[in-house]
This record gives sequence, C-alpha cells and structure tokens, in this order.
Amino acid sequence: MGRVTLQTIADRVGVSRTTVSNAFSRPDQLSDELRDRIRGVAAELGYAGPDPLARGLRSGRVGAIGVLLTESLGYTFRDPYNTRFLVGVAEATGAADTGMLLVPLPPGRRPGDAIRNAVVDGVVVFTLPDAHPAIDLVRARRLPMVTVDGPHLEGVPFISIDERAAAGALTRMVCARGHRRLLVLAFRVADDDRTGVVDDERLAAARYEVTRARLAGVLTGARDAGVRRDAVTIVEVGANDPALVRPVTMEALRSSAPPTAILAMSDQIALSAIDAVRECGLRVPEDVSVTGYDDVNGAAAAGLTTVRQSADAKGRRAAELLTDHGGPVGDVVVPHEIITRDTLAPPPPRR
Amino acid sequence: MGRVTLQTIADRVGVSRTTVSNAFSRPDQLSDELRDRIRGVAAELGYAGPDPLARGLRSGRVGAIGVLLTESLGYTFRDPYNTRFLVGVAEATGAADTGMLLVPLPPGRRPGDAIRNAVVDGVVVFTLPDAHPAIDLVRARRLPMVTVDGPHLEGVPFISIDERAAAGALTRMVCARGHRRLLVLAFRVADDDRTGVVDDERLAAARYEVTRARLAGVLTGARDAGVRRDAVTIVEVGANDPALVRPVTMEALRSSAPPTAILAMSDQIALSAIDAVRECGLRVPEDVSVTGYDDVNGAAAAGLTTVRQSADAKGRRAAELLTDHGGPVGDVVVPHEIITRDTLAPPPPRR
DNA sequence: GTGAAAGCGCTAACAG
DNA sequence: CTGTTAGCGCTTTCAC
Repeated sequence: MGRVTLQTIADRVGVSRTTVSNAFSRPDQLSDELRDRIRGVAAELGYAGPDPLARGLRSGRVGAIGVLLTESLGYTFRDPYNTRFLVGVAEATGAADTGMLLVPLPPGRRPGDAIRNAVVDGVVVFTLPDAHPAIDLVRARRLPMVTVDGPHLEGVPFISIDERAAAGALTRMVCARGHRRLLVLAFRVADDDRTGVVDDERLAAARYEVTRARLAGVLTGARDAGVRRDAVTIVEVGANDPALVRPVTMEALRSSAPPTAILAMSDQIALSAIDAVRECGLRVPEDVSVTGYDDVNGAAAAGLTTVRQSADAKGRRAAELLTDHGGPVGDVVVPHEIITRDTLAPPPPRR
Repeated sequence: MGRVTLQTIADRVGVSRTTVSNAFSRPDQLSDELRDRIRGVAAELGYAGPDPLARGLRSGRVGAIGVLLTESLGYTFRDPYNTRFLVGVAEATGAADTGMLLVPLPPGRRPGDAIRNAVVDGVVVFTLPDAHPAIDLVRARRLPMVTVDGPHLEGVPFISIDERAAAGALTRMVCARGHRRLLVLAFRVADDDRTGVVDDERLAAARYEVTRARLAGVLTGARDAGVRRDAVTIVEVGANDPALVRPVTMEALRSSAPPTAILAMSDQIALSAIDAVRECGLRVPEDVSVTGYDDVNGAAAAGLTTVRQSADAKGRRAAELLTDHGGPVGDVVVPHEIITRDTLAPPPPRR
C-alpha cells in the first residue's frame, strides 16, 4: 500500500482533505464527533499527522530555528559558557514547541551546504567574526537572524552585555586598587591561529565584536585611571586553551616589568592563569590579582573576581526573538554584574 | 518583487526550470558555460539556491537527523558521557553536511509535537526507557531509527558495548581480588523517581536496557565467583546525582555488613562514592574498592578502575548509519576495555 | 544536454 | 462547520 496522506483518510471517512487537515491543525474548527472519527481512522491507518515538510512548504513555517556555532561542536560542548547558551536556546525553543537545529561551522572548512539546506524559520548566530561567509549565506536566504556576541550587523538584532562598559568598569576597579601594570589574556582577535602580544595594528584589525569591545573598554578604563598604554599588555591565547595560557602567563610574570594584575577574558583562562601564577611561586592575590569573565561553575569556589553574565539569558532571548512572532525586534542588552571575590587585592608594595 | 524561484531564473536565462534545477543540484548534467551563466543570473537576483523545503518535499530527503535525548539539555551537557556522545554525532553529521536537530525529552513532559514536527531524515534515540512514547511517534512516522544504549527494539539497529559481558568481567575481576560483599550504585531502573535498594521484583521490571544488562552481568559475574545474591546490594541513585550517592554510600558503609567493593555505573557516581567513603573515615582502596564506568576526563587523575567505552564512537556510528545511504544496517557492538587503576585492591583482612 | 508534464502532501482563502 | 480551488517550489520521469 502507498503512503497514507490526508487524502487517504478523507476518502475513507468521506469528507474532504481540508476537513481532515483541520482535524489535525485546527481542531476547534470542527465538531468533536467528526474530529474524533477522523482521528480514529487516522490512527487505524497508522497516519502520524500531517507531513511537516509539506505543511512547511504550504504554510511558510517549519517550527525550527538554526543555531550557527563557530567552533567544532567538540569544543562548543566542552565550554561551560557555550553550553549554557545552548541550554538557554533550548529552553525557549522548547517552550515555543520549536525545534533547534545545530549547524556547526568548523573553523577550517567553508560553510558548505549546511546553511543552504537548513530547514529552519530563522537563525541564531553565535560569536562569529565579522564578515564570516556564513552570514552572507543566511542573508541570501533572507532568513530572520539574530546575533549573539557578534558580529553586530546593520538591521540585525544583536544580543550581548554592554561589553565596553563592563570591561571599562572592571579595569577601573582594578586600577583603583593600585595596579599599574596589567596583563590582558584575550580571546583571539582574528581567526588565524596567531597568538602572542597584540599590537595596535592587530588590535585595529580585530574581527571579533566581543574581543574588540572588551579590549577597547580595558584600554579606556586604564587610560581613565592614568595607566599608560604601554603598561597594558594584551596577549591572545586562542579559545580557552589552558595549554596556551600557562606559558604566556609565566613568561609575562618573569619579565622585567611583570604585571600585578591579570584580566582574563573567561573564567577558564583566569583559572589557568592562577595555576600559572602559583607555578611561578607567586600568590594570588597577594602578589598578582586575577579576574575572569562569566562566573561559571567553579569561579565561586576559586574565589574568582569576575564579570557575571548570563549565557542562558542570551540564548533564551535570541530564540524568543525568532520565535515570538510579534514582539519588538531590536538589540537586547543583557545585564552584567561585576562579582568581587578574593582574587582581586592591592598589588604588593613596590620593591 | 515576489520571491525569486527557479522559474524566475529560468525565464531570465531563457531555459527551463529543470535546467536551472540541474545547475544547482546536478552540476555535471549541463555544460560549464550554461551552468555558470545560470549561476551568475541567480547570484545577481539574490537567489540562494533551491528552497530546502520544496526540495525536501519532492526528493524525500532533507539533510538532517534528529537526536532524541532523555533529559533536558541542561543535564545532558553537564554529563561528560552524554556530551561526548553528542560530539560523536556532530562529527559524523558535520562530515556528511547534515544538520542535527536536538529533541530533548525531559522525563516530566510528554513528547508533544516535537517529534511529529521534526523535519529530519532519521532519528537517533539515546538511552530511552523501553516503551517510551517517543518511540511510537518515531515509528508512526516511519522514520529510520537507530537506538544507542537502549531501548533494544526489534528491527532497529542498536548501538552499545556488550554491557552484560563487561559487567560480568568487571565483577569477576573484583571478586577475584577477594571481595565478597558488593554495593552496586545503579542508574535508575524505571523512570519513576524512586531510589533505594532494588529488590528482585523491581529488577525484573527494569525499563532501561543498559541498567538491566549491567545488573544482569553483575549478578551473573558474582554468582560465577561464588558470591551469594544477598551479598550484592543494588541501589538506584538516579542520574549521576552526587547528592544522592553520598548518603546511600555512607549508609551502606555503616551497616552491619558493609560492602568491601562498590561498583558504580558511571565515573561520576564512583567519584562521589569515593568522597563518601573518605567521609566515613575509610580509605580507598585499602578499606573499600571502587570502580566506575566510561573513563571520563578525571577518572585517570583519580586513579579510578573503570570500564572504558567511547561515547563518541557510539554517536558517530549512529549518525553514520542514518547518513550513509547505503551501508549495512544492523546492530553495532562498540568495543570496551576494563582499565585497572588504583581504586581496586583486595579487601582488608577480615576482622 | 535540455525540456514538458506531473505531481510531492499540504493549507490559505474563500464560498457555502 | 465543511468543501472547492489553487497553488507553495521543487525534482522526477521520460521524451527529444
């Protein structure tokens, strides 16, 4: 026997296709009696309900949104901030009875057909660099889009904390304690795999919104506090890779003008930095202060001073924007909070 | 202007719709010259390629698979074994330029429309209990299905290690060291939230394939080693919840016939159990031996004896089965390995 | 190598 | 409350 469709059931029950369609998609449009009879026959015939594809083609909605992820999923799933973001998206999509299609974009490979073929009503873009080719593909498909943590695009809702203000405030707070030589452990600035000190030229060419905003905030904050530009060393340490954080931190601490405070762009980096500080025979915070970002699980236990932000909230708001058919559309500034704990203290007295 | 479709481009170029379709979907079917001309016009008109929905309806393929997860994503991502499984799925789907639709099914909520509306070519089922309603929905849609770690269904490829053999071998190994009283810390046996000692009646009603197979393996292994059934205590501790593991373990250790070996069904449970043992003032392994499952990150550092299995491999194979259009379809037995480390030793001399 | 015809299974819009 | 009409955008089949 062929496939069971609305028509099969309609013929069997002796009504029209539309009525059967209504029985499933607009149950209030027909009498209980008829609806139950139709559903009964459908169940008998093993009909699982209207084909979502055909329904989607006709109605223009498929009930799913896509999530574009920069990194390999292996990395994405391992990182607490990223997973919290996905959990937020899942909460909102779940509440809206909407699916969630993961579209990973491995750094090396080009986007390929994954985006072109994604059967979704909209796309959440998560931390892509400016001008990533995937963006153009989404644009070409004219899919509703929301970006979280970058890039910030004309006419596309952007969800993030006020990165610049947060970084500025944090930096001023650190400097107010008396710190005058800062080491910034930053995410990568561009998507080559370069690491090491970020000079002004490279800074100007930064392609990640969040990194750019935070670095700008740090530099502004430092300047406000009277700290010279050349007393702020910015180093790229890639994406939360402890193996990279350690040598960089140790090298800085052993230099002739070692930092007294380390501003890390994630708690993971901060925790690795703390290990490195200790490995150099120094204490946190007596000799070196350290701050992080995100306030992930484990930050509190480590007494880490950090910028708390809610990845869930970002994910949730992003999905809601795509899902709430009506709501207002525009940028969303998610709140942040600087959590002061033990790893921030005045620098040691000058020797 | 209306939407740009194949027809728009066909009219513009002066060829038929079919030819334009071929230019995108079967590029080798026409001359390079014509293909480039068509693609040029398409780009000019901002055409992003054939609509995946319409293509899917016609061709019967959409380029995505669904992943059914027992728990909320929050829990799923918190658990290293689950996460690795997803990474495996993602690797295979990524390689096949296929999307991955996450469908979380938290215990409380019923499947609802998530499955009915999922636009996918197939479904990976991950650790669902027997007869979970979601299974019927997938069946009703006649979607290709693969189950990983259960349930084991007639005619549906099943991917897992040889759980029974692994548990049997592990148990015999433990008993061979001289242990005669065992505590088994098991995942839940049914999806009520009952915890506590599993009697034979409840064991017989177990609804999770993996739990059932492991417990059967343990009991067989113990019997083979001459350990009496009543010297094996099985306790359900839910899903990797440390808060539950601790009191249960401590209670058992303080009983009149305390176990000398604890077999935990995951490394997470094992690590919590070790904490509990120490909290009772006992040493691992001198007083109590402990074994785990999975060999997650952290197991080696803790010196944990465990059953290593590759969650990635399971995810990868599952996705490949659904993705490789041709390959052989059947159950897949993934290899496991018992890793002997420090937490297993002979029991203390009898007092 | 290219085209015409025939739907895939469904729902929007409107008429009754 | 129910039915008719008219496609959604595409690919398959088969002819040329």
